[in-house]
Amino acid sequence: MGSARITAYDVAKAAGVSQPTVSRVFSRSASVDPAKAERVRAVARELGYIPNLVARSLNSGNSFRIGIVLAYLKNGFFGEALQDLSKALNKQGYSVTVYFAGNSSDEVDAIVDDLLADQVDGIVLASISLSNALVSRVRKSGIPCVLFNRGQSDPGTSMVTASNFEGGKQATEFLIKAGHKRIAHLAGWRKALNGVDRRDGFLAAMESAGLNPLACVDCHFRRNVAMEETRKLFAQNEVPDALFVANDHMAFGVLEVLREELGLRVPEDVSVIGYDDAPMASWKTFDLTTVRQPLRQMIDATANTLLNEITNPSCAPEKIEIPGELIVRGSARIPTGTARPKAQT
Amino acid sequence: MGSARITAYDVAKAAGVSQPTVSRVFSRSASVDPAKAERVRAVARELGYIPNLVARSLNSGNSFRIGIVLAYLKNGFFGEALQDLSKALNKQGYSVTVYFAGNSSDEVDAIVDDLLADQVDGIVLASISLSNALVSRVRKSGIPCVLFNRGQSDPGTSMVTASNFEGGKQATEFLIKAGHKRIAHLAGWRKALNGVDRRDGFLAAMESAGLNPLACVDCHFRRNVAMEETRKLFAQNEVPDALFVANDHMAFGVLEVLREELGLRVPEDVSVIGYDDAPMASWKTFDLTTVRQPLRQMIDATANTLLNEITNPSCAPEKIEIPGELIVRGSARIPTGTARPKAQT
DNA sequence: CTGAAAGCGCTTACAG
DNA sequence: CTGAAAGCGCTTACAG
Repeated sequence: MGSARITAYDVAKAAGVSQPTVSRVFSRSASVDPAKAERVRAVARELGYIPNLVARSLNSGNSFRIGIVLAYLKNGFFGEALQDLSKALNKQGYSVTVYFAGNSSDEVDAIVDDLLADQVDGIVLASISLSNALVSRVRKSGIPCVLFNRGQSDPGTSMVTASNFEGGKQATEFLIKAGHKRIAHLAGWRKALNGVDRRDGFLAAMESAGLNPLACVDCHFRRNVAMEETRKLFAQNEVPDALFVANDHMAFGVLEVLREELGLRVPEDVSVIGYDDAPMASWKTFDLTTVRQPLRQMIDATANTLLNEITNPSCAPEKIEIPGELIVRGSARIPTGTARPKAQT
Repeated sequence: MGSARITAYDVAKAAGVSQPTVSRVFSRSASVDPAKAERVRAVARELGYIPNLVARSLNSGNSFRIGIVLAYLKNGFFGEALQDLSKALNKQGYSVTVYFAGNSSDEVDAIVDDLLADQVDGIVLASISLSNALVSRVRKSGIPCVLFNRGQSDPGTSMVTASNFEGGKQATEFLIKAGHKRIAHLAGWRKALNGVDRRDGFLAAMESAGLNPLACVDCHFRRNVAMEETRKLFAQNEVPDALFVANDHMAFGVLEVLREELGLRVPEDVSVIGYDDAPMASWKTFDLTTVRQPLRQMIDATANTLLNEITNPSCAPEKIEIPGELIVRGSARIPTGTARPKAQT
């Protein structure tokens, strides 16, 4: 359709006003005579005029675009987060551009350059595996930024996380109360703060109860590693009677090994608790007791924090922790005296 | 922080050249004296100059941004598609902005307006549930567009799909060859062409074999509906000995009903074939025979088609169908004489 | 309330 | 190869 796009100038001519007046009508930046404004709008509608945001960006200094940096979307959690975050930001007039971070430092540098070149007004760093180099380069750029679900002890950057320490503690206490003594933890990744915090919560709960962890092994948040470690644990003399697994994705693999390979009954022979409350956790096939990540609240906090920093550049960085919630299902023994909640979906 | 961004003009002054020369160095649009170019680059690096893409967009007419419209990302397939597509387009110098389509026609209109306002150079419509109104509004805008994995008989718009008819036929023939007679199809959604095509492939294979479908019910691509329909099928007098399910997500639920609720063995009592080859299909828990969507090839075709339309606006719309592949696992009986392939992951 | 003017940071003919 | 000039489509003081 080679037809050139309609500009504010075209509308102005057709409506018998000046181009800045058209601009004022659409940017609601100043008052315009109501009748005239209505005429402008009518003409614009008829001509199919839509303000060019690129031009607006250039002189207003705001692009109304947010960059969100991710590592992968195969994990449904981040996909859902992206979707919700995007909707929340759209509602405030921002569009969301995605950037996928690789691992090499060249790629990381390239991403920061892209972010700067694209003139994004704000950045969300949403991947566990983002390097510190990226975070500090972004910080130096001066563009408002918040870390989403990513532990990173950069005091200058805002971040929103679930309270992983509390969640790990809660899950472990539940197992202890149910009478388990030989509890093992299949941990996340020692370089990812959320995994570390869950593990520390586990260790703290064990210590408070005067129990020694049967094991506590790093599984890199990877399903296959968790499955292999499970096999090893059950090849020992003293086998676990409960497993706390650092995320649901690994827990699904662990359940598979326990039931299909080792022929164990869950929770009669061994209790399993996961972390995240991924959609699949509620499937009968898994029926996984797990700590729910309060995604909605985390998204809202992320959007609000970022928008606040954009609006008010001098505000101090915020560290927001959203508490999780233990979702009790069938994969872990239920402490006596604890009312089994009605079906939680 | 507040320090104003370095512009081409700043670099020019520091390097002792004119601003357009700096522009030429970074846009490689014209030849520049090599020594001078090197000096400019050095100064730029030192000052931390990064060209402002917004300014470039405004007069070049290209934003180097692609809009991708999605309905949801909870389904891992689209998340992965988004990631791969984004990487492919990034490689060609485009950034990708995401737009989530709701259902109401107001929302659809708003998305088209956003796409236009943002001056995207191209659009990918990637959701089954996008209304025809959206497609035709996008088409009228004249912005290059390709439909990804979405049946939609708009002759004027390019589209890339898997060959769903062939896939449905292939899966059904596999069941027939294994000796099944009472085959039922749990279909996708009659308003989504990919579901319809899979169903038609099923019907065609049945007809060729002189078999009557035991059932063929619309499940809207929804897990819960598929589960409910499975219960109904097995409450009849004549129960199926094989099920072809229109996607893996539903098939996982179907397997759950068969095994956990009905106590049936798969594939001894009933064979199940899914569609998509979602990552979970290879898990031992499911071990699902399924038709693999050739995602990589579909992504490549989508990116290439779109870039081609952008570069060459007068080219005719393309309809590309990528053949699928039956991945044989343990959930369906294997026809005698068919070599069971080595473990497919 | 509203028009004429300048300018956002680039690219692109146009001369030289 | 390279500088001076115009312009992309808006917004924003500045007068009135």
